Amino acid sequence: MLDVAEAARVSVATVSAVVNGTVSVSPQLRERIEAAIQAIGYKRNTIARSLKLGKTRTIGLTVADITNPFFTDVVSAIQGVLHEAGYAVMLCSNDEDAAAQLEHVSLLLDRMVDGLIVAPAGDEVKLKPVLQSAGVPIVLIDRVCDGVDLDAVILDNRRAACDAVTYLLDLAHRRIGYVSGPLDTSTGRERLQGYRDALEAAGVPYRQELVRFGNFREADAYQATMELLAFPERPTALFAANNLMVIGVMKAIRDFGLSCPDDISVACFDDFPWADVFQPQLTTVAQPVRAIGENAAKLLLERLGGSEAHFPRHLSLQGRLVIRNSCRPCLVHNVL
Amino acid sequence: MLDVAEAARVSVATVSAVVNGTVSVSPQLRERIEAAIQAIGYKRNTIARSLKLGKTRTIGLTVADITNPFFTDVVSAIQGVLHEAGYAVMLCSNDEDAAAQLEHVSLLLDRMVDGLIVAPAGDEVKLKPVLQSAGVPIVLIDRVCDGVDLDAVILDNRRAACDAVTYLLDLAHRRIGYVSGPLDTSTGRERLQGYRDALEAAGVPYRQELVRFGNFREADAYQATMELLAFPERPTALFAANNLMVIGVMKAIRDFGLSCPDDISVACFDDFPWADVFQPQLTTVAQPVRAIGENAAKLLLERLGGSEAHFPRHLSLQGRLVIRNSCRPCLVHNVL
DNA sequence: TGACTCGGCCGAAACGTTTAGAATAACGTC
DNA sequence: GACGTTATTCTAAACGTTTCGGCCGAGTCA
Repeated sequence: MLDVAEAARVSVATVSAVVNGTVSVSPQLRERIEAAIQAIGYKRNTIARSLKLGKTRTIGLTVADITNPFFTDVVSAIQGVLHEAGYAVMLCSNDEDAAAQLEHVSLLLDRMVDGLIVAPAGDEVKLKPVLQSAGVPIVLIDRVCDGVDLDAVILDNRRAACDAVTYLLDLAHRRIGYVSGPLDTSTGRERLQGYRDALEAAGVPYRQELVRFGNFREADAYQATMELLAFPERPTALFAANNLMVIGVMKAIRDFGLSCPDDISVACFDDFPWADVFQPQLTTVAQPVRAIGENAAKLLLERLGGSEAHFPRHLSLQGRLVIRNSCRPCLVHNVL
Repeated sequence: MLDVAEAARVSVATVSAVVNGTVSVSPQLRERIEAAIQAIGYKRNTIARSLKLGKTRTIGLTVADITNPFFTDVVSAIQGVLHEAGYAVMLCSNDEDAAAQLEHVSLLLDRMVDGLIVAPAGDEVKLKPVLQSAGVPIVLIDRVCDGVDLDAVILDNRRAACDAVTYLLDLAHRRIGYVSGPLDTSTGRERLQGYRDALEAAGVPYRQELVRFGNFREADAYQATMELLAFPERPTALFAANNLMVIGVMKAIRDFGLSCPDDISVACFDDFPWADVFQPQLTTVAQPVRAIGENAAKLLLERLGGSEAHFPRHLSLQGRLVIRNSCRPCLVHNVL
């Protein structure tokens, strides 16, 4: 910018004025300066600008698993609206690892991001103080963090899980295994609660041995399912807490020599683009992924826009049960 | 930092010295300063630091489609090694849209990233000058950009596609439709060339009407497949240029009232975690996704480390044909 | 003609670091 | 006791912007 000022024989203040269009500059000077900018190939230094302004026009985004199509779609939606608004996005993916996540949040905060969107991965107690003292607007997605009052957009997990399990119950299943996510995430807790709600509403007793926990990833789910299938009276239906886990479930079913839906029914959280062309076509709870991302980004932009006043807002969106052919009516007579 | 200096009754230079450990400071001063840092809760301002140092310890990453599991895995691997090395990652996903990509690269460069990893999406002519004048180390992944000599890590696409098509030919297929990617990407060109290589090696003439182009996404592939299936003598096998396209292919097959592999065989580029539990189990060309990402990140780190000297390096990794059950021997007698 | 206003432009002080070079103190050596 | 050496600390100048206040000259009005 100094070079430009020199070349155009004006002060840097004037150059800054034309670059930012802040104050009016006479046409001939503006022209001369613009010519100089072209000639020199000047690009303004965003770092210096950020230092002076105290804003980076960058927002940090941390998700639990970038490899998970759910997060992937959410990230994509977030990026769309944030880029539109002139913000860059710094992305971090911890592998459902709370310690890594903590580091990432610090890293992002260090980088002076203007705002943060985070999908908390487990271990809320450590995350809480960091988020609360962040000093920038934050919006939570997918999962909330107990006791920290921040903007959040989430799914109505309890209701959605309840719907799916109710569907299974309507098909006369009574021994419904549940491959659950971890209870240190709100999604894990809420979905389990939905499962229990459905059972209760149908008058079916909750049996602890029918639910197994894992960390929302394939390997854990495989293990969990193997255990579930090994019961003398094995479940006639299985419900998986997310998209990654259902793959583990299906692998376990196969390795156990069973077949879905002939021998066992399966439903899960999260939809797949390929779900209705491959067999069995999974019955799933579809989440409004793009809406989640877009709403989160918009909430953040509002905060960034200065509407500091209002209370934390929680947006709770509804899932949609997509019925395909991975569940069959239960034929065996269940003794509970 | 000024506050800390004041509180500890030293100069900012000394504070800087203990924060960075650059020069030795007497134990008692160090202690006093560290205490002051704790007391004040001082965090050094990365922006100011970057401005002074001319380094941001941030690297830019742009991929064609964050929604595509292939890129997702690559991104995950890249992040792993880059975070390990203390770098943050700024991610942009253009939706296979060359114009958006151009904007993203500028945005990243504006943000003064120390390096760039890019998976070029189409329209190389416009991208080329931008990359060449970037002034920071760049490594290309997945796709290269003709005529710009940068580090790159890619798959041996030609060979991999050839292997897959050869497999189809070995099953006696002669009318093999190809749902190709766009020819303004190196992957599009190379994979098509591999298809042609295989045909030629088998003495099967290349027939233009058997290949249809799309932009590596589902919708295009659906359309393309519909056209292919409408031929009076329809293909007995289909090869799809990537993971997203194969979904479109399968949907078209279903909507056309056909079934795979009974009526038509299908193979594709890119493997899926779920490929061997859902029917038909797709025969695919698996890419070493993590290796691609890790190598790209390492190449970049080397450059960042200052080894300015050497020539651009091209790493070409091998794909692996994973044979499952989506392809059957061709029974119909083909007249070509 | 003089006072006042106002649009355009500039000078210079920030923003929070890093770092070269100067200053100081402590200490050993001759 | 003067002097060189070394270890420690400080002063001050950058890095490239933005922006506040001031200055200048031209137009307006009495």
